[in-house]
Amino acid sequence: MELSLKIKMNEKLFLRNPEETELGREIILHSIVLIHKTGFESFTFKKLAEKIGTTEAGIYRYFENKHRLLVYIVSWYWSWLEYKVMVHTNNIQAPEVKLKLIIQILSTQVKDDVQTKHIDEQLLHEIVRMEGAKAYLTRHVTADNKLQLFKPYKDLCASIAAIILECNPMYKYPRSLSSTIIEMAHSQNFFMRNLPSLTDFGRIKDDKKVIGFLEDLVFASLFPVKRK
Amino acid sequence: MELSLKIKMNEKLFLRNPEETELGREIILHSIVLIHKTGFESFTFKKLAEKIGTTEAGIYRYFENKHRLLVYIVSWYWSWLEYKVMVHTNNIQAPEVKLKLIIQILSTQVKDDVQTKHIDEQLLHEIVRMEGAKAYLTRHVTADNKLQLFKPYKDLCASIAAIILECNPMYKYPRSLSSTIIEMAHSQNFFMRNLPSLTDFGRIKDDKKVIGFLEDLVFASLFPVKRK
DNA sequence: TTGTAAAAGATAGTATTACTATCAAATAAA
DNA sequence: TTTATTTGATAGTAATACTATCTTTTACAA
Repeated sequence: MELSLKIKMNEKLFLRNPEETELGREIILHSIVLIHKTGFESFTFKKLAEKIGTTEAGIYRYFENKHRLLVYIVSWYWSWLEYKVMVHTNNIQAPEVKLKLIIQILSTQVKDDVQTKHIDEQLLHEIVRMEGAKAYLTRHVTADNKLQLFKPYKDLCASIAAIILECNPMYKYPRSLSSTIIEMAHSQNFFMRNLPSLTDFGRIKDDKKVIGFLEDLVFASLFPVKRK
Repeated sequence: MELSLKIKMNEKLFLRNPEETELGREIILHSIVLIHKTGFESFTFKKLAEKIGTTEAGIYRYFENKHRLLVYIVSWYWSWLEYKVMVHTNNIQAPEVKLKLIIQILSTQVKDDVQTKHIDEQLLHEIVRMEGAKAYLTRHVTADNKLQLFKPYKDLCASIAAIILECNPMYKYPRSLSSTIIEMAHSQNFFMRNLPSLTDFGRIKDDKKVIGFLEDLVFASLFPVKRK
């Protein structure tokens, strides 16, 4: 049985749905490769067009500009992550176990997922680590937010917050803790690799270190009593 | 008695020291105003030049490009913050009190500091909240880091980490907790104002909310025993 | 006072970026 | 087979991110 995963994206993110045409899928596939290789700043529609053998104008038919394309792929990532979290925590009862699993999923280098042919999740995960924040760190956050462009991120945040509340219904900051986990899973990892003195993980570059830190942080906050 | 604060900046940050000339100080002053007003993306040397009545070429004599200028002003901010933290925690013995004060300083809207004439710290604080991460979120982090461009940030992180260890010498992640405090003081505040559903603070826009969250997070981690 | 160096001003020019517009060819759907 | 949709090809524009050069002003020292 061959399964394929299709995530419904907010229509405001694109001018023409890239999922629906061959060229569209090429744009997604290669924009991920290119942004991963050279970084978002030096990524241009011209370079992308050359890479996939089309023209700049061709890409502008799908995306208004490169920032929207970034928001698109980052949003796709958050939706995919929420799906992944859902699948992995599905049959688990204990919210603490769920939360640990989530921290693991957020922090760990992903393997490319066979369910989606034209998206390399591993590259995408690395892109989100470095460029993810640029999706919302703009002067037009509020406008973009009104268009619901950040819904996947907010949904993921909300679903983790719900599990946090299951762990401790009295905890006062479920959503802030949730966004802290998400942000830190990425930026502590980025620091570990690029500015290691901002962490306690040296240059070991082991995802498990970040997981250890986050588990300590989260469970100390949720259960402020002496643990074994 | 009139005091004036002068922070010695890393020489790699500029081509010509902006502190030393009138034009240089104008560049710093107005780049802060402009970036604050329109955001880093749409900030250009041309606009800046027009604003201060000089030419593009004039600004390029001081800074290699606009990213270096951003790193300059952000670094200045971190140095200034470390100085501020130092002054405010100077005569305090209890490390817990110090830490609370630091969280407060990091999270609170600053008032423009009279000690520096040509820098508006309040605007700068707001810039760092939105644009600060862009200083290091680039493909050339490693190269920039080798030039020590991020030293002020790392120094601040280290000095907070030292106080964390004073609170609990057994705590395993002083530096990661320190960078988490710094990052979250800024991004929870950004979220509160722009993407409020990522926080538990509604649209109240009160710095104290962020402080409450961070204190809870930090002290739960440092003292994993039942508190009053 | 004059000579000299450093800084700033004025102007020009280039390659690239971020688009928009137009028209023809190919393809798909009715 | 007609018609609409999608792509390809080409052109063009305003703005960006620089670099270069030459002149004037200012500063400071002999």
